Amino acid sequence: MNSKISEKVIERLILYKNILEDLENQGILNIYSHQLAKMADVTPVQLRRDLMFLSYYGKPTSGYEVSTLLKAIENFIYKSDCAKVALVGLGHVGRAILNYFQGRSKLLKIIASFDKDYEKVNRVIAGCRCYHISEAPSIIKREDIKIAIIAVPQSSAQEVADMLIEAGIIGILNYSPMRLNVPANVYVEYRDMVRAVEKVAFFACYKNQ
Amino acid sequence: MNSKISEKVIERLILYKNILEDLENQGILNIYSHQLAKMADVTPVQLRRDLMFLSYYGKPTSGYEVSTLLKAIENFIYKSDCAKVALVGLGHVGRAILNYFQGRSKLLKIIASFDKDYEKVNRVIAGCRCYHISEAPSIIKREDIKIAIIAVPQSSAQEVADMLIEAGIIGILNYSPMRLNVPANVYVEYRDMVRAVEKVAFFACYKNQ
DNA sequence: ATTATGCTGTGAATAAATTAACAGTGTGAT
DNA sequence: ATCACACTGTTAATTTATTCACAGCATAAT
Repeated sequence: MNSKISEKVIERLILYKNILEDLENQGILNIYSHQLAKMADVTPVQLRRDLMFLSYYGKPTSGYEVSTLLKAIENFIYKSDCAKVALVGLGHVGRAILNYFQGRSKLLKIIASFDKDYEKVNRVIAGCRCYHISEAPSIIKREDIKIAIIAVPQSSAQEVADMLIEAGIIGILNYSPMRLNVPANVYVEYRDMVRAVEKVAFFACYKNQ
Repeated sequence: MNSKISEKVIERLILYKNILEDLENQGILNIYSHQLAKMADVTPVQLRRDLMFLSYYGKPTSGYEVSTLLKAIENFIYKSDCAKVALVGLGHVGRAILNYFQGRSKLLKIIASFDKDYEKVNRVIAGCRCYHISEAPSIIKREDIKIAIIAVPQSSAQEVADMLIEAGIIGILNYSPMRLNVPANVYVEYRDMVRAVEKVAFFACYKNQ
């Protein structure tokens, strides 16, 4: 299977991976598509279709083996080039991300965090050393970091993005509401919290007439 | 236009609204579809098609009037039933959300926040009063709040969700990685930060071969 | 006044995503 | 050994989303 892969499929594969990690921790060895599908809020057919992107096959009798399916997804998703992550901005969003990453990301690692506030610089916060933002280009180049999280105010987001891209970043997760102007090879994902709540408010009401 | 509306269309309309707010603040009165489309990273045709859901019409010569298009989108998206929002969990995620909401949400308001930590209870944090989590049901009922943001650890997310739904919540934005078990009428949106980074890492590398 | 221009709005065509339908398979019961 | 069963993997059909192509319009130029 080597057709173009869609964002939705990858999002779901990552979700399955998450669920499988939990199952593995619970000591569950095998699972059927309809069980896993239910946990992921998708149909069993969709799950099986998604798994077609992997070179992994379940058994008609025992379903999927949790550990090997997990490995198959990790193997498919994981790109060693992009395992190192930089975080810019150690306000509440930045710290929240560091906390969530602690212990939960087997595939990715936040190598360094950056802030402009000298109170934070040179301290280790949530297991990650904070450097001054001015050091970002050299550290990103030296460590060959390709992925960055932007958790700075809207007013400095574009400036930060320009600097990161110049240093070699090709993937950005942007928590500021700012739309970024980036070259074609850079992938950007937006996670504006206010927009997210507005979406929920709309659909919650829409669903209930 | 009254066919079923998709999540993607609503997400984009909310984004257009955001951009139009910025444009209005900059004193820009009119804009063409290709200009607005570029700012939103969509094609002009898609933008115009999205606007077909509104009862709003631009002019062939001057394009769209920023202020009236903005009002049209607000009017379409806004549901007065769902204007009040509750926030559960005042860790870093919770505070980040409160800060982002400050001054930026014309349509929605975070009425109350809840935490189990008595250090935070009865204080006003980022313009929002914090109550003890045990007070949530009564306050949500009294204020008739329908939308909630869950920003608590994975271990208590389901328990909190159950309580919120029991109190009348029909829309949940869940920042914990936990999949929630909810009745069919409740709309849930998941925003797991670790999964988001994994997605970016995959596509950034995928895009660059 | 007529023509040319550059937009908008939308039916029709295309592409993408999901769902339905079913063939293939290993196991356990008979 | 054969059959029934409950599952997987995949082709085909359907639905949904996006893009194309163009009619209609208001202004500006001639």
